[in-house]
Amino acid sequence: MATLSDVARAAGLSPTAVSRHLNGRITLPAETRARIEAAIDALDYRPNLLARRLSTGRTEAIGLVTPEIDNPFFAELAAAVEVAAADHGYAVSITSTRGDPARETAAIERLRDRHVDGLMLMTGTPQDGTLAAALEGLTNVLLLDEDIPGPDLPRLFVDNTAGARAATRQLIELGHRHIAHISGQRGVSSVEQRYAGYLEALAEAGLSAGPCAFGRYRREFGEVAAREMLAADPRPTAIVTGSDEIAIGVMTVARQNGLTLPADLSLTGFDDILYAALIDPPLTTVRQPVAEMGRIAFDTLLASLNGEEVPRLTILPVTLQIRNSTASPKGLVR
Amino acid sequence: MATLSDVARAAGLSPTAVSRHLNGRITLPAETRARIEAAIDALDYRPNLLARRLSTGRTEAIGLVTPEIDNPFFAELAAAVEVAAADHGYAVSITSTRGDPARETAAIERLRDRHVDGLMLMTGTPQDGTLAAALEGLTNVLLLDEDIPGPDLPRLFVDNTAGARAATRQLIELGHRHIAHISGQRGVSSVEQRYAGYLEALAEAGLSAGPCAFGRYRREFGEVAAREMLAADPRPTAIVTGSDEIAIGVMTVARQNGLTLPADLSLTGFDDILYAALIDPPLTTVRQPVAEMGRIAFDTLLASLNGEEVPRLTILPVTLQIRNSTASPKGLVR
DNA sequence: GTAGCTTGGTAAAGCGGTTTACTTGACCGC
DNA sequence: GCGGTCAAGTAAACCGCTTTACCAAGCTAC
Repeated sequence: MATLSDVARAAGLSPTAVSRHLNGRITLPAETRARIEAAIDALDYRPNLLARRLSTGRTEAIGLVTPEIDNPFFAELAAAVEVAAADHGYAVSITSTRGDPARETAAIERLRDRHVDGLMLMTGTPQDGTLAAALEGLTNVLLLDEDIPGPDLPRLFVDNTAGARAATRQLIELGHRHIAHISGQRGVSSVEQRYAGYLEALAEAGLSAGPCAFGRYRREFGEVAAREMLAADPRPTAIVTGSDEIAIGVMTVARQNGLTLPADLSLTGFDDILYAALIDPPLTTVRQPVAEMGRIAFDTLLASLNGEEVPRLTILPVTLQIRNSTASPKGLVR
Repeated sequence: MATLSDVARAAGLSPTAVSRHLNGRITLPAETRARIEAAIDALDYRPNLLARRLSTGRTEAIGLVTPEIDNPFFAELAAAVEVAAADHGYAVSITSTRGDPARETAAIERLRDRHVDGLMLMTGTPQDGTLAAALEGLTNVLLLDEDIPGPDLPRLFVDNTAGARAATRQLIELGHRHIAHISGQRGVSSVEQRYAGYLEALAEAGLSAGPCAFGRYRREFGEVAAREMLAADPRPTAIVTGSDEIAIGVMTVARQNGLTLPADLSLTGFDDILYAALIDPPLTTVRQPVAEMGRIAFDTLLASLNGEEVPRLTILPVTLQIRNSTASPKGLVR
C-alpha cells in the first residue's frame, strides 16, 4: 500500500508538506495542491490510521459501557450515541458488562490503554469505591445514567426521584393505599433515587411504605419478587417498579396467579421502552428522554475530549406515560 | 508513562528481550523473568496499544454492522457477539446503518483503514453490486443474516425459507385461505427467501398468493401496509409478516380498525424478539437462534482472522413458536 | 538598504512497540 | 580439540504518520 512518503515523492514534495496539507495545517498554492491530489489518486493512497494514532495518541473512538446491551433501554441509548458519534467521525466500542464489576473495571483499563479516547460509563452495580478508584485521575469519562460517587467527572442523569414520585402519586390518586415497590440493587444510584421518590410520594399522602424488594432491573427478578409479594396477605393493590423489565416479570407472575391487570393489580414501570405500550396491558411508565440523552452524552464527552469546560451535572426531566396498567383498586367507589 | 525501553533499562536488558518475553516468543531464565516483572511493577508499565498496533498491524477489534441496533433482534445478536468477543480479548465496534448504503460502505472503509481487524456485515439494503464491489479483495469479513451476492466470503444465515413456510403452513392448517404477506424490501435476501417460503407453502396447498407488500422490516411500514391491506375487500384473514416489528405495526392498525386478534385476523411474525410473547396477543412467530448465531459468527470470523479455512455457508435452523396471534378464521367449523 | 514579515516549504526526531538477523559463550559428542 | 548445537540474549531496522524547528526567497516598510 502507498504511504505518505510515496505520495510526497510522486508529488515532488516532502512528506511534511503533504501531511500538513492533508491535516489543514498549511495552505499551499493551488498548483502544489493539485500535484498532491493527483499523486493521491494515482497511488490510491489512504492514510494508515494506526500510524496516525500512534503519532497523535488519539483513536477517534469512544467506549460505551452498558450493563446489558440487549435491554431495549440501553440499546436505544446506544443507538442515539452511535448516531451522534458517527456524525463526528467517532466509532463506538460497546461493552456489555452484565453486572460484572470486573468487566466494568476492564473497560476503564481499555481507556487507560488508549483503546478509546473517552468513555461513557453506565454502571449497574452497587458502588464500593473500587470503580471510583479505577477512575482516579481520568478526565475523559462521562458518568451516564448511574452515579459513581467520588470522581470529579461530568454526570448525566435523569430525574429518577421525580419519576418515581409521579408514578406513585398517580397510584395514590387512583385510590391505592397499599403500594409496593420492586426495583434494582440497593446501592445503585438510580435505585436509591427511585426508592426515595416512592417514599416521598407516600409520605406526602401520609401513607406508610408497602413491601419493598430490591434485586436487579431484570425481568427474572421481577418474577421472583412478585411470586413472594403477591402471595402475601394483605396483597398490595399496586406496585411501583424500577424498570419496565421488572414490570414485565411481575405481569407474568400476576397472570400466573390468576390476577387481572389492572383490576386486581396496578403496575407502573420505568424507562418507557419501545414495547411498553404494546404489552398487555399497555404499561403506565416513566419515560426517559433517551434519544436526547444519547445526543447530550456524546456532545458532552466530545467537548470534554476537546478540553472544553463541561457541566458537572445535568439532570434531564422525565414524564409519566399513563396507560392501562394502572386503575383504581377493585371495589373502590370514587 | 513508562515505556518498554524504560522497563528494559531498569531490568538491565534490551527492549528486544523484554518485548519477546512479554509476547511469549522467548523463554528466559527465571531470574531474568523476575527482573523484568519487578521492573514492570516498579514502573507501573503498561504497553502502549497504539504502538503495538502500528507494529503488528492488528487492532484486536472487530466491527459489527447492523441495520439498527435498537431493534431487539440485532441488539440480542450484538450482545451475543460481544460476549464471545470479550472472551477472546476482542473489542466490538458497532455501527447502526439505518438503511443507509453509504454508512454500510463507510463501515467497510473502516476495515480497509484498519480501524478493525474483521467485520460482521448485516446489510439491510437491496444489493445493486456496490457493496459487493466495496468488499472486493477483502477476506476478513463475515456476511451475517443477509446475503450480498458476489464476494467469496463466509456466510451465516438462518433458514428463512423454512421459517416462512412453517408459518404459512400453520395458517393453512388452521383453515385460512386468503393469506397476505408483508415484509421488508425486495432485493434483500431474507425478504426474498421468506417470500419464497410463503409462496411454497401456498403452492403446496394449491392456494394462490394473497396481497403482498414490501417495504422495510420496521413497525412503521407494518402500519402503512396494514392500513391499505385491511381496507381491501375481501380482507385477508391472515397475514404472514417478515418481522416481529412489522407484525406489531399491523396489530396496532388492526386494532384501530376495530378488528380483534386472532378472531378477525391471524398474524405471524419473524425473529421472536424478547417481547413477542408479551404483546397482546402473544405473537406466533419464527424463532431465530440468536445467541447461537452470535457465538458461531464470532468463532467463524476469528478463525478467518487466524487464517484458518472456514465454512463458506452455514444455515441455522429456525423453529415456529405458536402463540395466540393465530387461530382458525371466524366462522370456520373444523 | 536593511530589518522584518510572509510564503512555501524541508530535515529529522519522535510516537513505542515488534522483528529479523546476528552474536557470544557454554556445553556436548566423538 | 573441534565442529555443532543450544541458551540467552542484542542491535538496528521498521511500522507510517506528525510535529518541531528551521530555512530560503521575495516582498514591504521606513
